[in-house]
Amino acid sequence: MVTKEKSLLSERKALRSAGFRLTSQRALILEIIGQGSGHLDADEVYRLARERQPNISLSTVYRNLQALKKLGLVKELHFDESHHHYEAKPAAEHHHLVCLGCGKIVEFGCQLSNKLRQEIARKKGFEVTGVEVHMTGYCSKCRKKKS
Amino acid sequence: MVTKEKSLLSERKALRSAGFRLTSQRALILEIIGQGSGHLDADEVYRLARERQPNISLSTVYRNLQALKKLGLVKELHFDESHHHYEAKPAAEHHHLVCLGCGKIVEFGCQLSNKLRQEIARKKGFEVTGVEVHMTGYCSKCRKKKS
DNA sequence: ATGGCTGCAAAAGTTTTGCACTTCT
DNA sequence: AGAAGTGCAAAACTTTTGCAGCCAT
Repeated sequence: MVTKEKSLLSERKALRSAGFRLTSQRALILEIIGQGSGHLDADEVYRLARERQPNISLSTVYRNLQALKKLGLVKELHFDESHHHYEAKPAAEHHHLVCLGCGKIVEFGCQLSNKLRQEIARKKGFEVTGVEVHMTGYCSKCRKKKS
Repeated sequence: MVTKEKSLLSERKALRSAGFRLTSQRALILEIIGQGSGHLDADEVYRLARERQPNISLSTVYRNLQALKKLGLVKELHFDESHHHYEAKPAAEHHHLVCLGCGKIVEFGCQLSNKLRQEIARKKGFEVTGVEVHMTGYCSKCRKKKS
């Protein structure tokens, strides 16, 4: 089975050096997460994957999301829902603002989060491995609708 | 059925003025969340509730957690797990730092989060209703174990 | 060749829902 | 009385796992 040879070179290297194999399914999932609109949940990844590889299984999607998460290539997000969302690990750290009206998700950078991370690490004696800032609210359109 | 008359006056008022009834089950759940060690998940609330009211149902726990959340008396937390946790809405806003080794949860205050909230609200045109900062890492004990 | 990976099916865990009955106001 | 809430059981949904065969290295 021939896999798209896109520019996933660095990801492939990361996979291999960690003893992971590069299967067509894994490459596909990585590509979907990478260029997807971001913030996909497992089922959305599954549906998109099936468009190109119709007999891929949902288990495989879950297993690979876990693997890629462990590898640090994918980030798992915990929004105000009963399932998880996933995005490609971004170059620049950013956080999320979710509109409770229309579900729109806006990303924002945050120079404060690193400062905060160091402060808390020192105060609490932790080695901090991750910071997630999650805001909820109403976007300008939804604010108008409400009033 | 007589309900414990503890000092839940303000909560009761909030309930009533929103058209909610104060049932013994609801009072019990509110009390458990209020004085519990914090960060309980639905099942833990259920188990604690059954110690005092053995035939309360899990559905009732879920329905009340949703109701109390809607009312703003209870906050739902989304840790790195496949289920939710709940805590009483605290007087002072605080956030959470979770140890990936032993699961310990440390709370921390954060004067920056209000500043950040205003900044993002202005930049993005949102009305921001909530901010959740969630850090993960390893506590001092678990750091020693690792090395 | 061999150990990781896959698909399938089944299980496990969490949360929601329909319904008849009860209880708060 | 009437509307909201409850318990029970079943359903819905998300995620994990066992296993036999497959495939990247």
